[in-house]
Amino acid sequence: MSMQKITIKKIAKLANISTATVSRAINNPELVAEETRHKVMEILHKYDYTPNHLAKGLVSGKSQTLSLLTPKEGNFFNAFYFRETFLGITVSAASRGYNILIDQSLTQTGDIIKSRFPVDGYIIVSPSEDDPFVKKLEEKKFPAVLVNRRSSSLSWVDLDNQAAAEEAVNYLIDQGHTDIVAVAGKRNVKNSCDRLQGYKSALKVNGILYNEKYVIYGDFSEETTYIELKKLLTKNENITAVFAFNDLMAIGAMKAIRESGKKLPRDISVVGFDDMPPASYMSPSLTTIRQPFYLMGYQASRFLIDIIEKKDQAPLKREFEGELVLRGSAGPVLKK
Amino acid sequence: MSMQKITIKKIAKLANISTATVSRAINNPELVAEETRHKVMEILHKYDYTPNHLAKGLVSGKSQTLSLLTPKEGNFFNAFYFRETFLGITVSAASRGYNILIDQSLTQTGDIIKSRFPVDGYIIVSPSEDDPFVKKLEEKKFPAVLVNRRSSSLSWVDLDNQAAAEEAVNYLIDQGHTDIVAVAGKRNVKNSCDRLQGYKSALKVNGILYNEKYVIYGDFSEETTYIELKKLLTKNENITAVFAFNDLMAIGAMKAIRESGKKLPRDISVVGFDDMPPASYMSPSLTTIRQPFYLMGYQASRFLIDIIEKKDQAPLKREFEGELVLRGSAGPVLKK
DNA sequence: TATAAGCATGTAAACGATTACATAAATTGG
DNA sequence: CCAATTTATGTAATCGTTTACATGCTTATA
Repeated sequence: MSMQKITIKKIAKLANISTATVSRAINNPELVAEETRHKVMEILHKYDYTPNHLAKGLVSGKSQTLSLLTPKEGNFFNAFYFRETFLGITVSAASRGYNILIDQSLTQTGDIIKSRFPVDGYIIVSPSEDDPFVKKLEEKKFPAVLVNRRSSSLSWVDLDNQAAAEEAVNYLIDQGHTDIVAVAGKRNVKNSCDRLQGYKSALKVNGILYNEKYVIYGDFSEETTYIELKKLLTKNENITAVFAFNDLMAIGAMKAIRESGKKLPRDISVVGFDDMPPASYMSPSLTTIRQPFYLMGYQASRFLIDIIEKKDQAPLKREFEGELVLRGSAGPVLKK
Repeated sequence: MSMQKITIKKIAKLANISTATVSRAINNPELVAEETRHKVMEILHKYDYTPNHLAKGLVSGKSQTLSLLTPKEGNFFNAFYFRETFLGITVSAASRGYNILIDQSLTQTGDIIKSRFPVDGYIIVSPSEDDPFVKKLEEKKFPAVLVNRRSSSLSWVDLDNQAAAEEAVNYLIDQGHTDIVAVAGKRNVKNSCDRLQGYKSALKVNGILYNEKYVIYGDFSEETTYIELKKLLTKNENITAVFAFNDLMAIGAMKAIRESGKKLPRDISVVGFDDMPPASYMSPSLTTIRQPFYLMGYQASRFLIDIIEKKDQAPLKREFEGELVLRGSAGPVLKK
């Protein structure tokens, strides 16, 4: 029935020694006589013994487990980038002997937690700016790493959004574009603000005047972008490029452009952000900024484990660079 | 420092009662006097007490945790459907108060496990036919549910692959197609065999002769499909439809068709399998079989928890139906 | 009024490991 | 050869809970 019947006590009885010696044979072999150790190991193997992590954790105060917290509203779980980030986190944790615990009851609502594993640390993906649980962790200085958000007192990994946006816009300018629409997200979202900052500074560096009318505040959705951009295009014939702050909005933009009777990318270029899986399969394929999701997840685990094992002092911080992936949706502006 | 300092013992001391009474106040309130219970609850709340799951698990023998095992070779983690399956599993588990543990060290290699949480059950996604760990679970009758594989002694959830394939091929036949290529996966893979069976039976029911030459054994990859189908198309001018056993191979097929100078779907129709995210964004968008990944994950958790809590006896089995999603890559055959 | 039943609480063992401390045997050194 | 040190092992407490059993008190029953 149970797979977890063989305890250290039984092993001890079988070997005619104390549990302490068995424990030592396993964890501190150098403290045990060659002969005894051999006998123990043999029995251990024969009975397929596996230590009980619960008991171990109880006495050591460490559970070798990291909690992965994700926003409830599906931003993360529903996001295409979930897989990559998640993979990075788990692979990195596994290589250091840590388990990942998914605790859906504990999300950014900050509810009082009913029952919880005493995990060694938290990885929190895309928490909101005022997440109460993050605040709690900041106060208590409990081991934690934020992904996709920053904090002065907690560790984090995040993209350099401004630089990435700057790169995208620079590319468009290099291709001869000057009338570039920015499709931003919601006004108060940090990521979006940073990317807008990058957009602005690229324009400035290249001596192009910032035009407020060329900024659409979408809600990160395909639909809103489609509606808003379509309006904008009818009013402004000069527009030759669109930089959307995520790929979904880029898709909405492409739809609007097509329905306005323009050709992609001949008349209007589009650059997205994220490089989600469909990006390379669309037609034209989408030029976009790729985020190193896997690496960010991997690094997050590493940071957290380093902190837990005191190999490093919190807070650890790391900014990743986005990479502009050139595909078919953006090209040079046509001379008139 | 630690967020887990307040123990039941301290609460007991503060309330001037025994730990037993505190425990009862929490878990069996009806056994405790109104007044005492109130006092305890107050202190509990004031000190933000959260029970230690490790200790609880140790004494109860249950950890309220399910282990999610996934093939090491990235079949699962790298698969686009990971997100949905995973989401279903975790949401369902959370609603019943269970945690999900990701233990990357324990995969289908069947290695001896060094240290492991005594989880209450296992959800194993896409294990190979001869996975030794699955075999072990089958012998020990330990609570477990397989996803995307079947077993006579363990519970499972899986797609009715044959029926789904039959539906796809029936659709093509209804559109007038008779010369339909099947792009199968590797020969020994169960899923692939079942789908091929569905392909054959649809032909048979509709009185179309099965032609061995119309079956390509790919390796589930885009590239191989592209190469093999291109060869086949040059030899057989009659082919008007292709049914690929996954979307990736469908993409390879589309490429081959285009390069053979044919138009999609006018000259040749393509139907895929899986409905991966890019499917709806391609052009033409891909007609394909959608698998209810979310539901399958959800059901897997439910089964497992029912078994653990003895609400049901193993093995529980459930076959899900695929859904044919009509899009732009397949249409009626043109009359000559 | 004695006895049984019911209620509220306490005592202490148990879950499966680790580890400080104690002890006994073996080895070393002067 | 005896004291000091080292080595191997055992004893028992501990981690934070739960729970069987015991205890004492109140209330109902005959």
